[in-house]
Amino acid sequence: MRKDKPPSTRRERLQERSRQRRESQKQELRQAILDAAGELFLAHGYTGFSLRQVAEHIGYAPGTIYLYFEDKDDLLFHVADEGFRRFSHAQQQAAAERTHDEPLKRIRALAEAYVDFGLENPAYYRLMFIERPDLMFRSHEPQARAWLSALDDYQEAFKTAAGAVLGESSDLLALSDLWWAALHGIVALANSMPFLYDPPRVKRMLNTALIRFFDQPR
Amino acid sequence: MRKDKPPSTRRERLQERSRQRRESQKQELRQAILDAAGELFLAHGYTGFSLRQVAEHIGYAPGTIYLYFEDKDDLLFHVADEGFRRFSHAQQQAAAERTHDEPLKRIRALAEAYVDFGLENPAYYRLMFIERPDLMFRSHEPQARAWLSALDDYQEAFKTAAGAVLGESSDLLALSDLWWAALHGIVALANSMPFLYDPPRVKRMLNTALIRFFDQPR
Amino acid sequence: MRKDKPPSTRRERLQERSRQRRESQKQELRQAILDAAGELFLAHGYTGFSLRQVAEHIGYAPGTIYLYFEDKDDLLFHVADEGFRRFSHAQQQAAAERTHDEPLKRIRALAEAYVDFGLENPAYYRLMFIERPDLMFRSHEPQARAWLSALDDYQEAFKTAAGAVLGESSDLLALSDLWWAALHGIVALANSMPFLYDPPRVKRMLNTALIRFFDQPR
Amino acid sequence: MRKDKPPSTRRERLQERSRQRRESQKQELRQAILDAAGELFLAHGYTGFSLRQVAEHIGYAPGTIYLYFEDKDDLLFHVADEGFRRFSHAQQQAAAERTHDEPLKRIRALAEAYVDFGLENPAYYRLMFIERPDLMFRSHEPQARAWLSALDDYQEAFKTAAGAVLGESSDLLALSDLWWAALHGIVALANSMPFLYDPPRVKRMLNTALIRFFDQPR
DNA sequence: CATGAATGAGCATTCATTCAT
DNA sequence: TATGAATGAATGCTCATTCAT
Repeated sequence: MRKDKPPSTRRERLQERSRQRRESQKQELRQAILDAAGELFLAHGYTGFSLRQVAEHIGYAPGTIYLYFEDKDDLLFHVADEGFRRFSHAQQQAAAERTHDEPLKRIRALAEAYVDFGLENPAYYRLMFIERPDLMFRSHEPQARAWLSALDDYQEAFKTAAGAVLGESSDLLALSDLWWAALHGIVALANSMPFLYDPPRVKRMLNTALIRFFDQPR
Repeated sequence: MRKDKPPSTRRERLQERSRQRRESQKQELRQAILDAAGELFLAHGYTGFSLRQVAEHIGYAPGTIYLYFEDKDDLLFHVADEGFRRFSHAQQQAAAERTHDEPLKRIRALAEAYVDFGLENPAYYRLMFIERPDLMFRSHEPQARAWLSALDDYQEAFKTAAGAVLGESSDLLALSDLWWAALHGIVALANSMPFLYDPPRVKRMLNTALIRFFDQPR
Repeated sequence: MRKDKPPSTRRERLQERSRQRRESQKQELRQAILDAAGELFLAHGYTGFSLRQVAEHIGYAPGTIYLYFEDKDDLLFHVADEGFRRFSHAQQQAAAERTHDEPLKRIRALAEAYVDFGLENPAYYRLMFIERPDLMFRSHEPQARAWLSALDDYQEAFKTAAGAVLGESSDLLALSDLWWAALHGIVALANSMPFLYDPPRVKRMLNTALIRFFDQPR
Repeated sequence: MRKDKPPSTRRERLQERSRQRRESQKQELRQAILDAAGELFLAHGYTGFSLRQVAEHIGYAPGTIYLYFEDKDDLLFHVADEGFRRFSHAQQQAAAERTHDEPLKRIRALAEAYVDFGLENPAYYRLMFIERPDLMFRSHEPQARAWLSALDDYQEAFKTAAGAVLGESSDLLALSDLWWAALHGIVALANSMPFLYDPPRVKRMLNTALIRFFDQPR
């Protein structure tokens, strides 16, 4: 029966403000846990990632984490969700960037955003697409399916572009699968062997891919 | 290559024989450990792989493993070495298959062998190229560099093929990098999301890649 | 029984009324906690019974319980008290049922009520008479002694019945002790091994006991 | 292929002796764990009984217990088994005591042994027959069924004694059930409220029970 | 060479309890 | 009065590793 009316008495206002402060503090800690988790995940990998360490990292007792997340898997789950959101956001951003819907430019924008995301968020990328792809399917966030729907996106783009630059008779599904695999391969190499594949080299790979697949030098 | 002078007295000869026998027994057990480790690694993955289980699997005490390997990481290290050997062998097999050195056929053979290896040895592939690529560099086995040298191979092949099918002015390093990334991407997808990418789909991706990269009249 | 002078001014009267309201609310919540505790104790037994669950069950914060009870043991203590009240009530009900004071009928009524209580309130029975009989003595509730006084009751009944059905020279204390032990044994068996001693079997045991002890077939 | 022949060389003899010593040490520790477990079970009850405490009690690390028992339940399981063995032994001892098979004397001996066992092994009794009667059924030890088969024993005894001292038409199953319940009740009371039911009082109860059930001319 | 008993540190998780607000 | 965030200790359990024998 909590009233939705804005609080009016002084006391109520104070309480409300206090509640909000606490709420925001709570959100902050929650975020701190998520951040620490992501960080540690990147540093020690899936195996060497423990709730204790997360707790210690943020200076709280181990039990505290259970006030914000159900269990270890739930935490990982939400780390992934955050990643899904960021990934989805980055892709949408890229798609929106070019108002015209020239398919090739759209594809280039998406691809660049994809690779950039991978380079800038190695822990997320690794968790979401390498280590625990199952989370993609277990998540309730619609954005978790961004990766899968991106594949559809590409397929569509390929279809549109088919007549123009691609061979007419191509197996479009296989082609977008391959395109996808190439993108994933580029990022995965950069993720697993960053010492070997530095950003410039990665960028050049992407560029070559765009040329090779769409005859589209920058 | 330590080479003590050959033993001469009867006693010395006996000792030597016993030493050899023990040596070979020692090697046998060492191999048994490696085999069991590989098997368990395959079965339970990087996370669920414990020395105790390895020991139990071969019917020896946990401590025994430390007589053959420094620690868990060292064992993993040598498991990877076995993987490197197998990988290297598979690639060489493929290269040797076609006596003629028609570059495109050679490339196709190598690529198919690569993907097949990835599909057939998911645990090794994951350990060597996804989870612990550092082992590739720490290993003393020359085969550990097979992956890296394969890249050179491709580069060579691309160079040879350049005039014929590829654009003359192409950035060949970037192109073979990309080719490499595509292969890795294909296998990595299959490895991380086998439920999504079943063998036929994977094979079709590879085929499309071969067409896209080599068989297409420009 | 603290009794401050009755309030007289309007303000005091208002305060008093508010105090009473709060008092009754307080009692309500207290009772709610007790109820929830009893319920959970019944459901999960002595082991699986936690303050957090009680709190969650009534929709309050865990800390709140500490406003009404000193600690977990204190809560359990008062849960037991509720059990004592129910037990005492059941026994009194049974005693009152027959207005005539024919001792044998009285004994039968009491015994049946006893066993019924045990069957219907296994968690209470277990807490009060098996797991934590110490609470019986620590309680300030007079009813907590119902179990003990029931023993006296029986002793009295035996004494009265002595001449009639029991051997004259019997050791009456030992006899009522035994009778008591038989009753407890019947209920304890039913409590610990309900899969073995189902209600009909239990009832038959009780009946046989009545016959054996008082020559009183139903 | 271990040879069953007795060892002959000096070295083998030494090894054998060492093995035996270690074996017996192992058994000792195992027994020490069992003992400590029983002790702690008695002291802190089913709830407050932890592997850590057992470990600390015997001065070993917690993990050590897992070298001797699979898990907590397995330990409890074997504690119970030890109890079953002792209980069964005590009963058999009692049965054997009187060579003549005069049924009443036999019953008295069994009953006395039963109560004595309960008084002398309160922790075992509580674990086996009050707290975890399920272990009785899960155990592989045949003795675990001693309790159940004792019931059969009594039934048999009652049947034999029927003509002599019991009413001809009695419901024998119910009667032995009741007898059983009385015994259990006596011990359970002593177990739960030792401060109330001291050994002499308990003995008197048993005695009265024997008289009431068997020695009374009808 | 091999054992295998034992360790100690680590893990995820739960809980009774406290206390500033 | 009630909150609810946080604690710290405890629990069962697993593991890599050591070492006397």
